[in-house]
Amino acid sequence: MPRVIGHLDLDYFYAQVEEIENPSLKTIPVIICVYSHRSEDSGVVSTANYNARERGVKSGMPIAVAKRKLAGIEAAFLPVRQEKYDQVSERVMELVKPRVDTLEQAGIDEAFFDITRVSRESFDSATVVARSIKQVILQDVGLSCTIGIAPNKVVAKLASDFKKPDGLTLVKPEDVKSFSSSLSVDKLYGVGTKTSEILRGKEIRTIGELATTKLELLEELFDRKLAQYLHLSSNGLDEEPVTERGEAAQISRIITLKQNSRNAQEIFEQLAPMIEDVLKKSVERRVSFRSIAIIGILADLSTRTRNRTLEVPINDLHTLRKLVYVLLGELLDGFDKELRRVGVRISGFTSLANQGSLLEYIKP
DNA sequence: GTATGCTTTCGGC
DNA sequence: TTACGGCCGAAAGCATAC
Repeated sequence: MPRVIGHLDLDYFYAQVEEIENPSLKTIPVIICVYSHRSEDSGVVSTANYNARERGVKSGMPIAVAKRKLAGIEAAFLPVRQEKYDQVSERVMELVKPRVDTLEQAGIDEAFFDITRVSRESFDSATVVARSIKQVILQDVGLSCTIGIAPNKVVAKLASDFKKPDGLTLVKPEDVKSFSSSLSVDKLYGVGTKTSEILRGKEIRTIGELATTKLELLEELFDRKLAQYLHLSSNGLDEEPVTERGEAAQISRIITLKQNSRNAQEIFEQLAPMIEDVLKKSVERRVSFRSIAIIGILADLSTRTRNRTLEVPINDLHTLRKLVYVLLGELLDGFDKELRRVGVRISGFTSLANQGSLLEYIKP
């Protein structure tokens, strides 16, 4: 069955939200920063507006590097305001929902949507739908966005990446091959630095080159599942359905320590408010949880975790604190380097809202 | 052998 | 020349149950 699938991307989202609130920012580089509070300017760039990008500022770049690139230029380095962006994102998604068959939020600033029915399988009417989505987001929230329309999710994402910001790209079924073949393999969803490096080793640089690579060769390079995926998606084939996502399956908080340490007391002091944070979020969601994990990032930036899954869900601070402390001890036992960052994560949620009597637990 | 559940790591945004 | 966050979901790897 042919489908009409879209991918929506909110342009330079965090920075654009700040521009809307303070329009004088529109003429200068805007850099949204995650400060780690270790030292002046420690941390990374979360998002930058296009003015900053044109000057070489990129997501994930250390803030100090961005400052160097913008030396002598008037620019706004702003701290992330996550709650604000969460609210704006929610407003946008609520605007889009009634205009599509199915909406799958795939991050704070992007979503896939299926408009097969609402567009009656026609790419011409899909254009109308996409324009109306762009228009309503601009009108009601003030945000520009980019949309890609294609026969499936993988190509829709390639399409939205093709022209931005404020783009609208349609790739009809008959154009999928010609559209994607010249694009770099790392544009393909699921292909990051690791996969693309392995491919480059075999002189496979474009999606077209990947498309004509024998499946047998891919299976020598990757495990079966990834090989199959690369083979199909590079040929423009993808059957992944657009499915609504419920609430997050895990809640976590992570921070950078004031200084590297492997002193449990010192680390736990900084962990304590985060334990309260995740618990607070679980209370707001009216859930208890069975799994508790501690996350550590070592001085060499490698990651270690320790997890505990309980028989019975909990939702009290005392038990959570104790478990995290135990897990912290176990984590530190696993290596002898210092910790740089530390976090806590809960998952395995059970709703408390419409929970019946306790008898449910002991029924056969 | 297959299904299922838990722990850990990986990688996208 | 280096510099370096805070989330999330997916999947790998492993153990156990059937």
